[in-house]
Amino acid sequence: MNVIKAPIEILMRALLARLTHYCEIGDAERDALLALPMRERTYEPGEDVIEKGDNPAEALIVKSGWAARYISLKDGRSQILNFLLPGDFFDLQVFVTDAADHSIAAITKVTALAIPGHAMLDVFSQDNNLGLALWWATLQEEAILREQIVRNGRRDASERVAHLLLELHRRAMIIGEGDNTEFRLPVSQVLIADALGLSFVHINRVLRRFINEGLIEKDKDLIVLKDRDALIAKCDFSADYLHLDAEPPRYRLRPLAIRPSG
Amino acid sequence: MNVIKAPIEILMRALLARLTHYCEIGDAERDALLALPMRERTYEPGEDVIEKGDNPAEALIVKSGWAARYISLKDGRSQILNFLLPGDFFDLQVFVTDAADHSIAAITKVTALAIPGHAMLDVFSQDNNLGLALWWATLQEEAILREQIVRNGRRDASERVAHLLLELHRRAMIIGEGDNTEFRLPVSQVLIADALGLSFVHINRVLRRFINEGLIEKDKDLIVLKDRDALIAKCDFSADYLHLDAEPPRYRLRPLAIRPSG
DNA sequence: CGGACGCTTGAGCTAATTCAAACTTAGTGG
DNA sequence: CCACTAAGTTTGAATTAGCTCAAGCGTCCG
Repeated sequence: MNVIKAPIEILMRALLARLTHYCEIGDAERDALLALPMRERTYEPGEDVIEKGDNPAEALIVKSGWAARYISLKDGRSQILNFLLPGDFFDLQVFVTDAADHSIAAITKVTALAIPGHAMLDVFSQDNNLGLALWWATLQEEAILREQIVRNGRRDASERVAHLLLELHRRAMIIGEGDNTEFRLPVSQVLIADALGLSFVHINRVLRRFINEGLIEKDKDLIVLKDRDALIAKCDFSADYLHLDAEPPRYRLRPLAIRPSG
Repeated sequence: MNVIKAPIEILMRALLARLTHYCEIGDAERDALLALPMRERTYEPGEDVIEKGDNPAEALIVKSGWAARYISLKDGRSQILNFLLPGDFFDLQVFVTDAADHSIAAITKVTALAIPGHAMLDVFSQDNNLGLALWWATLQEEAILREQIVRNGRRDASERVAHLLLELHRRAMIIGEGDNTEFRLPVSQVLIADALGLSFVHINRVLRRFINEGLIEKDKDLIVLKDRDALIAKCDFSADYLHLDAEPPRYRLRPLAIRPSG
């Protein structure tokens, strides 16, 4: 079918960069990853990529655009768990869990690379380094979820907004979108409210106050952090939980080669 | 040097039961697990098992007692991320992350089995089935964190209390503590408040109202769910996210035996 | 041009908070 | 065995952060 070639390299670089961050990736691992069958998928703004209950057969990696993991309650209330930016994995857990326990929606137009689950799992389970790297990526995602719990549980509205802006700014910078003081936030105030467990009216008031106080500037989806230090002080932000620093992995596995039988 | 023998079997049964839940565990896997060096550790109520910033060299598995993962803010506010019950893993992520980004405290007296990180990682990385099982356990934990985000973000106080009671009741039952209508909840109202992002005064009022309405009864740490259906209806509880049903894993890996070299 | 969507602001309301005090229980030591 | 303390629970009163409702905007797009 239309298995693509050219864009793979581009995205693969991001994937490799991310995995290399966690573990040693040698030529063998690289080749195995590059040999994975992939196809590109696109989603329109608002479209559900994964719906709760789905049983997708593919893992997805965001190539461009923003998406959101979310859970809806029966009465229409909904909570965003996490935003997904380019380079983030979409549902690795589909391999081991039978049905998705949450949904994922495209916020902007999203392009993603889809890798068949069995192929991906084969590669990762046959190579311990890749398996470990994948496990690490999962744990890192968990750390972001933990921080979301604290943010929404024990911080007031302006602390929450400041903290989220700083997180997203940092994550945008890492993937080369935005610079030291500004980034594009293609997320409506309704969605920010759903992420922070507040009403969109209140999000608006907080943002307006930040603007009036000279902390930020806003033009369309461009956010300028005019006084980043003040924002950081306001919510005691620390980027530690994003685990972005290139630290050597704690344990290195010996390379796979010959394994004793039995 | 006081490597223990007798209690291992007891706890190992819980560990095996949990892992078997996710993947096929054969004799080889079982033997590898049983051969792990372990020692028992105990912690007093209120004692920190892991402090943020620690760099522990051991993985821990709760044998008895309750503990809590939590994060504290500078000004003293603190948020409980998740409760840990017997059979739960303590910090698997220590293997791949350098410093713990959150703390764990014993709520009751806790006994745990400690397994050196390198030994555990060796076993799990040498056996793909165990590795997959461990990964699955991690993903399951993530699902509980996600539900915690929704609970605290988009539910009101009584929904939160009802939902948490139902979750903990279910988790207690799974490990053989408590029955269909009652369980022991050795957790003060202050801690419930820290888990649900509310004030302890308000937790008290909600619980009192539940008692007055005949939904629950309380005697010391014994909670009786007198009208479980009403509680479930109140918060639209579904235990799906706990992923407790013994479903077959989505993908089975071929057993490890001889592996081609190079 | 009209309609959909998102942003903004005001007014009134309420769920949950803070502060304060009393009370209950378990544990400790004389 | 009782006094004393510490920790947890309970309740009331006053306060407030954030909500809902409602209306008016601007902007984009077919």
